[in-house]
Amino acid sequence: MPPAGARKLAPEPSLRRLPVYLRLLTRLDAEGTRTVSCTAIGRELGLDFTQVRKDLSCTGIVGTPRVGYRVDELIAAIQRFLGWHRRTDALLVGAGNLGRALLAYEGFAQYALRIVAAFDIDPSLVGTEVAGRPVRHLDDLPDIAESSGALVGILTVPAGQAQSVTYTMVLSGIRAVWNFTGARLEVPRGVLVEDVDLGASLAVLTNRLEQASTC
Amino acid sequence: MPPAGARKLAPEPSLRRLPVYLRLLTRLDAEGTRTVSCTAIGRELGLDFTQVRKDLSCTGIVGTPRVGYRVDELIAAIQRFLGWHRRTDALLVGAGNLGRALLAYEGFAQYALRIVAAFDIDPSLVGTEVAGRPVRHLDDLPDIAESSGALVGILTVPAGQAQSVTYTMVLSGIRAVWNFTGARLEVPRGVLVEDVDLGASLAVLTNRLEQASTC
DNA sequence: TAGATTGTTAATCGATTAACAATC
DNA sequence: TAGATTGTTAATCGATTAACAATC
Repeated sequence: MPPAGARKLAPEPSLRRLPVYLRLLTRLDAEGTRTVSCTAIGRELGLDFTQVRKDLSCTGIVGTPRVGYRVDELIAAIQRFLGWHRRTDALLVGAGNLGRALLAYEGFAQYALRIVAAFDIDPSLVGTEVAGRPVRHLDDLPDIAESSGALVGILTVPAGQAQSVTYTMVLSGIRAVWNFTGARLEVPRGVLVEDVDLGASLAVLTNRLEQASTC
Repeated sequence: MPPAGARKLAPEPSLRRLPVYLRLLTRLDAEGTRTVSCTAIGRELGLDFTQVRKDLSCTGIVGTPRVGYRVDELIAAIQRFLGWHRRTDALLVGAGNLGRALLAYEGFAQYALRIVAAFDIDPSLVGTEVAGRPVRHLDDLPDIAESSGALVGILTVPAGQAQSVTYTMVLSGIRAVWNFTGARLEVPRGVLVEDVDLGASLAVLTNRLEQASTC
């Protein structure tokens, strides 16, 4: 038996669904709904209700038979479990098109993610501001990483520079890399990498489209 | 037994890895490497070689025992299988920060994806150009969808408008929606949806970070 | 030839789905 | 109370990994 209070290790697919629940719950909360059942959530989102229950149980939430879960408690439990109950500070490297779009994106607030500064090596970008955040030279990253205590690095550089920038980040105390470059990153044990690979996503779309049109 | 020439239905995880192989193969090709084995690919990418072989076999590629695969054939087979051997035209709706970043992103060329026009309802955006592509009013979408024959719709509007814009797209002949909004979309049977959910990705990152720091 | 590699079939592993007792 | 729902345990399903014969 695991010790009392032991955190459950959530499967990645469950983790990825939690923000979907959170969005629905926030809407329900705004509409004044006080309690909700897995059945109702599943119906709304097109998911199996028993999968919803298993996903939610990861967060440690306890419900009431015949009633369901309190919406406010559920929101708090998911946010707590995802670490979205307190602010996460991030540094962004690569102030090109995608990097600037992420800097300007207001939606990160709902994930309690704050990009404190951006970095680049392009002289025409260094010294500018994007959405109120300074673009500094990459050489300043170690100092600002230390002074800000940021643990997350957002990587939006060209794929060819991804690995070398990752080394710089890790040496500066970054513990988790959110990788938008499509490159495979090597990191020391204990450092996390999460890939957002547009090519992988598009591959699913265009393959299925191809299959559909040639069958 | 399936009929000769029958396409294999590729599992989604395999499809998502194919672009990773393609990137490596393109580099090898540029370096002058003529043949490659699953063992070598797996070593390079940190993947099980038997998984690599299974993934590649989806594309219909045939290798030579003791030698491996021809790099140029493999590249062609993957591109063909993903539908990246010929251009895919797309319309983008939502010319905000993310939409404009995708319009300006040159990397889509490697996926043979071309965004032919963008759409918005903001009068200050309509009539402008982003990276050489016009931003038109959403009302013009049906006409341009028909004249361009575009089958892919890229959705970068606020989540609240996602469903209604999706209806417009589908009614205009769009067969596949690349959804960056985080909303769950309802579509008729036969229409494809592929989600890029930044919240889901970030959830994995911040949960693991939280677990690591409190254990 | 010997041995590395392909192609395929079987075993394992993990996530999803189903079953069911407990409970308000 | 009756019945809907939770929480948990078992069964199913699909993807990954392992095993092995065929082959150049």
